[in-house]
Amino acid sequence: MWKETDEEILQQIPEKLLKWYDQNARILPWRENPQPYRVWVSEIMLQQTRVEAVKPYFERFLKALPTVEDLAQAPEEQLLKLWEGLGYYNRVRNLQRGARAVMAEHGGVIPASFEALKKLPGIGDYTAGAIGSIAFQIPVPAVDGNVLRVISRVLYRRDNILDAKVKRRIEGEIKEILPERTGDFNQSLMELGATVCLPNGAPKCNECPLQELCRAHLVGDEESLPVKTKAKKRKIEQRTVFLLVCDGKIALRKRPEKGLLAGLWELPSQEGMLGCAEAGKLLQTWGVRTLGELQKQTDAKHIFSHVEWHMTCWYVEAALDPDADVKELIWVSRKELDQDVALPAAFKTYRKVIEKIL
DNA sequence: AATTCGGGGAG
DNA sequence: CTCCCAGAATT
Repeated sequence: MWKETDEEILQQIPEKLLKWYDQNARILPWRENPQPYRVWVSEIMLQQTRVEAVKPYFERFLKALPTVEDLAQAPEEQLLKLWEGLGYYNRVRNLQRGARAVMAEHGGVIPASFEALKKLPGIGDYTAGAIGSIAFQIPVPAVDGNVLRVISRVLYRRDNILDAKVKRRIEGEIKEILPERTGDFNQSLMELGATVCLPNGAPKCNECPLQELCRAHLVGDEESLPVKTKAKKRKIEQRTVFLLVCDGKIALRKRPEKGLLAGLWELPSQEGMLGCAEAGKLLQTWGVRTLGELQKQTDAKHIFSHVEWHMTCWYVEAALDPDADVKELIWVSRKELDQDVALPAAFKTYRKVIEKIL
């Protein structure tokens, strides 16, 4: 079938790739000074998140919380504010749980062991491999989506890369070819995937250091790889949201501690598309009297992985009913909104309106 | 093994 | 629109 075996191809990768990496590695903030804490924070931020999106968050986060101890002691509100807009908010909660574990169980020193790293909350196979190899030069693989794509193409594997068995097999194969510079090698595989061996049928094979090794390129079938099972269809939910303004403050509500956008703040809302009359009735149950007319604001759509919100929005100047004891809503000023409250990107459409009002 | 966690950029 | 991204935790 093939001229060379899988092993023969794999063994040629490290030398070629490291040579390429030395010339083509991007300059990234967390690469300049790869201390364990910096690598840890960067790897958590980079989970399912692009490099360009992470850059500004990384700088700000390290400035605010320069050490593991600072992170362990930070209030959750500060963590969420630093993570605001980055998504997957449990990452930062787990990061702090990990920091607290490091303080309590490792004397404040991040452990230089793959197994110990993997026991920390939020650190799985990939992240333990990345921190271990990059920060501690431990010879362990770090197989992410980039690596799975690169290896699938080079070896022309048509396996479903979402299958855990497929990932374990590739991890084993990478382990066998790890060179001395393990951290650089792991990064070079990811770097190739991120900058050359691009997904969605857009690989730049003419720039690729593995071109002459790559079976998929030899066959001319790079674009059909990697194979992945199809994602599930999204549900669509209609919601009515409210811009309630009272004395220069806007109403917010804290989301439940579990589930989507857990523990973040949001504009108060209600399932369904409420008309003017229904909306007014709902506001009464929140202890809010309306001073003027309810006005329609721009509708918005927000897409999550498994659900899609179609939001229609009412704006009204409100007055608080002094007799009503409603704890659901809090009223925040512009300053508090900017400094203290983490509002998910789902509401960024309304952000401009809010800024104009307050 | 399947689902659920965000958000943005590219085709 | 669809797909993907330096994945992990939960069910």
